[in-house]
Amino acid sequence: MSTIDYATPFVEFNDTKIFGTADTSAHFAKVFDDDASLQRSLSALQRGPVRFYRGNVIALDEDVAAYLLFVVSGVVRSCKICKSGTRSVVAFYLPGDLFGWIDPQLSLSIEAATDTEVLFIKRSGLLSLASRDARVANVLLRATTNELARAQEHVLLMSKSAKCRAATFLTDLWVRLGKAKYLDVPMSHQDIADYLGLTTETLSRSITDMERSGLIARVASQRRLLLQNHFRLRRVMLN
Amino acid sequence: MSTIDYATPFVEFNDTKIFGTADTSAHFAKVFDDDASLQRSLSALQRGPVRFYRGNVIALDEDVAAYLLFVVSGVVRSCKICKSGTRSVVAFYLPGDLFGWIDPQLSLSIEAATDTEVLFIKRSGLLSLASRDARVANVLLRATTNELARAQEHVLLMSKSAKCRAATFLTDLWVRLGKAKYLDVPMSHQDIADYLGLTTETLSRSITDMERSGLIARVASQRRLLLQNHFRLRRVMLN
DNA sequence: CGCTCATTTGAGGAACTTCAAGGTCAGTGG
DNA sequence: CCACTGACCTTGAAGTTCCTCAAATGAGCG
Repeated sequence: MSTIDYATPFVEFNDTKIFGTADTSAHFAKVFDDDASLQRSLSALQRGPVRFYRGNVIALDEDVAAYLLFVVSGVVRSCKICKSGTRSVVAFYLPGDLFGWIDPQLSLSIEAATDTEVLFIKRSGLLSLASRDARVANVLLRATTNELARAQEHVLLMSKSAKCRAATFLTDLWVRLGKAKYLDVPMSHQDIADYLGLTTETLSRSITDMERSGLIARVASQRRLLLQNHFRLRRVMLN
Repeated sequence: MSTIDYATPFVEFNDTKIFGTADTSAHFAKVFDDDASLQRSLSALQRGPVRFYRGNVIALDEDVAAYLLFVVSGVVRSCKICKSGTRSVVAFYLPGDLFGWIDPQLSLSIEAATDTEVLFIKRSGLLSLASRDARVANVLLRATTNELARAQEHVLLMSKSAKCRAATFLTDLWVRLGKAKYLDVPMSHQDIADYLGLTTETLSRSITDMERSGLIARVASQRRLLLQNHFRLRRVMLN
């Protein structure tokens, strides 16, 4: 686990958690809710949940080579610092996401975009379990292809206009978070801008623009949004 | 296979093939060169190689749902036509690439970027084979994670400057094609531009610019390049 | 040679970035 | 309780990059 300090005391979570913090044992195993022996095998491979403060590094290449990660609560970002000093966010992972098939060549760093709880799952153990149990293999394949589909959508997004990118990001996030009435954006504008390949200024202008034209509204807190006009939002998302 | 016309007579291949056209039987099975019974199982799942002319559609969603694709020769592009009429190329597949885990939600179309030979492999059959043979499962997982890594690199590329994108594309292509002395770019500038999120004009200007500053040189045919100064190329690729 | 299609080049304009400043909010200490 | 602080977000003006439109050049093929 290299030099990561996950023994830091943890104070409080933000409101993005979807699992209660009480049952910290078998979050990932819940995916296989019918087979007790399988759940035991999975629990044996888990480590955590481990808590991280916002901004801290969760894993680097060496860790990612040995573990898959399962997000229990909060938001995780996978990002790359270029030699030129610029940062790109390759992906966000939300509660329930299983990920970790990452090319060490890319040398991405996995970080906590908000305070977060993460499960570490022994990669080798999970793979050998998968070779014996087709359900596990299926879950792994599904997780990977899901991530691939998201990456491809991300590619497509990057060649659209700033306003389209922002609208698409917010709508997708709203869907991924369960289509609640309000969209409480959990990550910072800097993170979102780095994900969308924009500056924070352009992102801010895009959002303000959408607000002015009545597509979205800001409610109370700064980061609480209301997606008002889904029809017109969808039209902006087409470019 | 829907409405695709792959019975069209085929005239001639371009020079990107890596397999001889004589042994048309077991291109994919060659990956498992040690086990004759496994090779037989795999051959039974294959269909093809099927030949396609440059520009023709190879597969749409329905086909992709049922088959994985293995490129025998030529270049395959996976692309998306937006409702606004713009086209994006999500990925290029070269000889030896196995792919097809594509989200039907994205409704990508798989097309021949050059004249090409493609193997169709029954998805369901391959998956059940994978659940019985760990080597097959491994190849599938490797193929998927490779594609994911490429997609993530693609995302990173899209937030860089035009010149950096062009330089990176050419260098990566040169590597993927085996680091031959000359880089014979198999696809059109339009395809490359759509892959990089640029216009053909900007792409052309970027390449001309690199030529003028001695990073690359054009040799004889229009699409034959010589990567001259790898050191300076690498510097441009950093942004 | 003359056709078509692909690539190149140029000039002007739009979109996004950069730089700089102002505003908002939550936490902290007087 | 209130001012102070620092992080985050917003706004404006100027500059750069890339796109758009238009036209010229070049390559491949009958």
